[in-house]
Amino acid sequence: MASLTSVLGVLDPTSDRAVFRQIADALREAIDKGRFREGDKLPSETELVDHFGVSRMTVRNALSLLQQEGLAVSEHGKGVFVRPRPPVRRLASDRFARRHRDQGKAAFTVEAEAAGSRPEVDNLEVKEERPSQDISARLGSPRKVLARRRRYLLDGRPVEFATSYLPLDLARNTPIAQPNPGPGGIYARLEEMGHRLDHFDEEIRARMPSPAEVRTLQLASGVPVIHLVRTAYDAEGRAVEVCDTVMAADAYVLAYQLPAN
Amino acid sequence: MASLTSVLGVLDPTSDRAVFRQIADALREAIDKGRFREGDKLPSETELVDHFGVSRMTVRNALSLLQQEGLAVSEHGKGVFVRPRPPVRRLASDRFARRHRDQGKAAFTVEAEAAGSRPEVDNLEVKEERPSQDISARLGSPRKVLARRRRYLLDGRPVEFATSYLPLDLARNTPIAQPNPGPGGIYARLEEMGHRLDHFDEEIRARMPSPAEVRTLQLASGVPVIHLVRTAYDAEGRAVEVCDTVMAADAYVLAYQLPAN
DNA sequence: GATGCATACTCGTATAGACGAGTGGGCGAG
DNA sequence: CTCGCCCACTCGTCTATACGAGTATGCATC
Repeated sequence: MASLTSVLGVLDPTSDRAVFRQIADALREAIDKGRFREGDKLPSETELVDHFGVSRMTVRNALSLLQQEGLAVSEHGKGVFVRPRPPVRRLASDRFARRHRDQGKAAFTVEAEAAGSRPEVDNLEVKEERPSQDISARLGSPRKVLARRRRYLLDGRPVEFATSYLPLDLARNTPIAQPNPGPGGIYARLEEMGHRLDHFDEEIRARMPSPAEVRTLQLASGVPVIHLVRTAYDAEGRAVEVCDTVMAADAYVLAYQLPAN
Repeated sequence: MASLTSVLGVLDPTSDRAVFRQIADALREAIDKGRFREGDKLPSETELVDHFGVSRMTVRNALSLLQQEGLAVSEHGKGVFVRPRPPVRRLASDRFARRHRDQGKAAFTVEAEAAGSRPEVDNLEVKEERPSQDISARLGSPRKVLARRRRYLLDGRPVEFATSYLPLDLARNTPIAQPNPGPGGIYARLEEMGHRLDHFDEEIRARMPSPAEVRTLQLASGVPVIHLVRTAYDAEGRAVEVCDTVMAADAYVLAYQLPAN
């Protein structure tokens, strides 16, 4: 094993850059250069204290910076590790196209299995409720809505949490109100019920997760979420569904194809 | 002014939740309930130390949590403030449609002025260079590319940093290689040169910014970036441009419209 | 060999103190 | 009145120490 000095260098006492930033810089550079690779354990706090001749809080400050940047994750009792880049799931913009509506299985399941992953869906909850102001406005101000909540996991890891909202007058006493709406999902049911889908609007934001989202998606620190709100419109121009999705940003890349005309 | 106790409550000494998390919870709840509004100054570290009867590091730990969540920003010498939500810019998926190609001004400028903001573009750099592996692959492995870099600001605040790459054989000695490519931008020039644009592919990721990106976009801590890579294809199916854009996530919402068929 | 404990290592939490540096207000000198 | 300095308050950085809690390993015991 190379000495820490050859990997991390030393502090520049003449620099006006804060010591903990210099330490973070050294570690970041070492990671960038591949001296530490994904999943590798970084030197322990004690080792860094000894190497740089600073106090432990200073080292922790530096490591905390790297975690905020999403470069490292700490594991209690084990150490601090270079954050592994999980395989990303690519969401194509045509994933809800009619031609892709698979018989029998949900789009998520089909896609995941094709990619060699083990998909799961849990936290299934279907209930009637009063819509939030935002959801209400998007759906044309229904008094009540049907909410379908679920969480998606890949190989045991939560990656996405979604809620679909439908006007209650449209969804009550239909297969859509069942825990399992049947092959092709709720979009297939909507079309069977005469609501031929015309187009979807999607709005995409990125932000840091709330504490509740950190729990639900088991997010490491330094991982943002992608917040996607999709509204489905039928051929009459009525908004028939709003799907509010929060995704672990390190698990997804969204892909859209746009015409140039 | 209401007492701090009525706004923040007190610690629960029987709880096994870490003290700094309880303090963060109290502040977060007060912010959520509107007791502190956007831009408001939170109690100073000293006030929180006195109120909760803990050490300063514990309070700083709590405040640091809120900053990581993007809820607060600290200003040296002034205090810690509830992070103001800047107005978001909505990017519609048809913003590059041919019909929107404005004569004379860049899309960014037109749109910003319509929204009542003062747009600026700086850091203009146009140079020839060897493409990165990723860019090269997307453009069909050209030996060299023309790179056009610029930064966009709204009302003096940097919001976006973008680089366009074009195969050099296509762009050399054309208006595209000029600092100002003329009305309608490089897409108009490409079409004039016989590359009728057919469609765009866009890939969207969200992640925490690198230190360099924090500087360029003057990002507060707790603000992720949206990384958008757009590839433009002409009617022959050739990739004629790749635009790599890094946006301050708190300044943007991306909107796409998708057909359902 | 399997079990279980002791131990040494890891990071997590918290205290107490010190000094530095940016901000803004007040006050006195000119 | 204006300028400039001082001071009080803010957060930023750093040290030193202590104990708690999770993890892994090895060794003694059964």
